[in-house]
Amino acid sequence: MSVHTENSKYQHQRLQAIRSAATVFAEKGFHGSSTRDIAEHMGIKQGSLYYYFKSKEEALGEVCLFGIEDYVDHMKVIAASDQSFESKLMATITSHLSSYRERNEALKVYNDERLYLPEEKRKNLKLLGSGYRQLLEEIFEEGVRSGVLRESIDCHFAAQAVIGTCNAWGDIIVRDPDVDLFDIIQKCTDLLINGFRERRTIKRPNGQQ
Amino acid sequence: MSVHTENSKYQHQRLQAIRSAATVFAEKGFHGSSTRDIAEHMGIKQGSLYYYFKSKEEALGEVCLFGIEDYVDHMKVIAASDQSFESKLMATITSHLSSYRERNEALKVYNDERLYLPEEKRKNLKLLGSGYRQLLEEIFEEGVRSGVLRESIDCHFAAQAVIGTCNAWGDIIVRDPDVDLFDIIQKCTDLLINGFRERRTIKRPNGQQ
DNA sequence: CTTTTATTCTATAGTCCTATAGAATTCAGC
DNA sequence: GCTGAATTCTATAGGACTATAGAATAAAAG
Repeated sequence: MSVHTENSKYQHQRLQAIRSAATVFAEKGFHGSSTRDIAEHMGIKQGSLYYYFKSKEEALGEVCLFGIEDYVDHMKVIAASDQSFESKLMATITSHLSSYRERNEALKVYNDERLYLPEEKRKNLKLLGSGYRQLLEEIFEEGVRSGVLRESIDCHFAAQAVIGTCNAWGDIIVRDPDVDLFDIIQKCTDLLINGFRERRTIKRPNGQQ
Repeated sequence: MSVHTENSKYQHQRLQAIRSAATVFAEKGFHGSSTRDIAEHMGIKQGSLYYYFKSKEEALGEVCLFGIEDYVDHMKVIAASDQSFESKLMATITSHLSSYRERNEALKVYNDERLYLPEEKRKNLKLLGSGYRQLLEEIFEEGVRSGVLRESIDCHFAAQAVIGTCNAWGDIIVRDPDVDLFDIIQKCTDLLINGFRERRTIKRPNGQQ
């Protein structure tokens, strides 16, 4: 029985294993990937993987967790800040889409494969995920209260729509590394706030509100 | 070698097999489903499936095709009609989301599992899919020309956004049969056209344009 | 250098899966 | 009811995959 202190080789290698699993799962799906694939990607033999994971399923759990923990944390910071609604929305979208660029495969795996986890683990992840949605929903509610958003909007729908839109673009971003992230962020924010319709804007010399 | 005329039992059973495959694939993914699962769902034995499919992969191909052919056709009708931009957009969203309700699993399978098809078949499906996007893009271009939409919008982005949003909701719709479809359709259309922002609308007594 | 501990490897048991071959059964037309 | 065709079944070859056990190597400690 090892001790596995903070910065042991074990911890480092385990992280490598998680990243390899993320890459392989993202490409072939959980059931489509073999433990041999993962080990090969990491440069060790199939059997050796089990030094780091009790099972293939545990690997999936770790990948999913790795995929969202940071971006949920980031959302907490955004929600707690005192920026305007617009800034918060943009920050959310930026954070969400950037996650796809950086942690890349893991977040995609969380979205697409978490349903293959056993009830228990899925529930824990769901808590994180719906915490995220909850915070976003509150940002919208605040936006309505402050008068920036229409009274009539359904904040639950709105939060879901933002998340859905980001995930849809995330898929595209993960597949195509040449997409201009900043451009997508701008356009998504603009779409969600302003929609596509042409209209005369009322110029208010003194930006009231 | 059988002849398999139009309405033979063979055709009927083959369709059942496709539907069963769709259901099972949608739930467990392509690699997560066994041919035994599919056969069981259909009420026959595992080996008998191969009377209707050359391989499991062929089954996936048929499911994917089944999943989109109708809704691509429907898009052609919408694009060719002479309704207003708003109506066309709403019709598109309605058609897209309704597909998820009706053909249910097959469209989801197309979205999530088609990448496991061999190059060749995937290319054919891609043609259909990007035909869909193309038509939608043209609807947006027309909307810009007619002045309903802002000059500044990127029609490629817009079409992608609509499809992405619909697919995101599609996932929710497939999982939860209690969602109010009509409500989602309304809200999606409203979001895409108007965005979330509050604003003074300029009432024009004579609806110019 | 020797002993202990950590990491990786080899080999394999046991399970499940796809696809096929050929037997059994059902069906349609006469 | 008989006959050939269509449909389904049983049985299985052959391959792949997960997880484990125990050997081999590398690293650390003394």
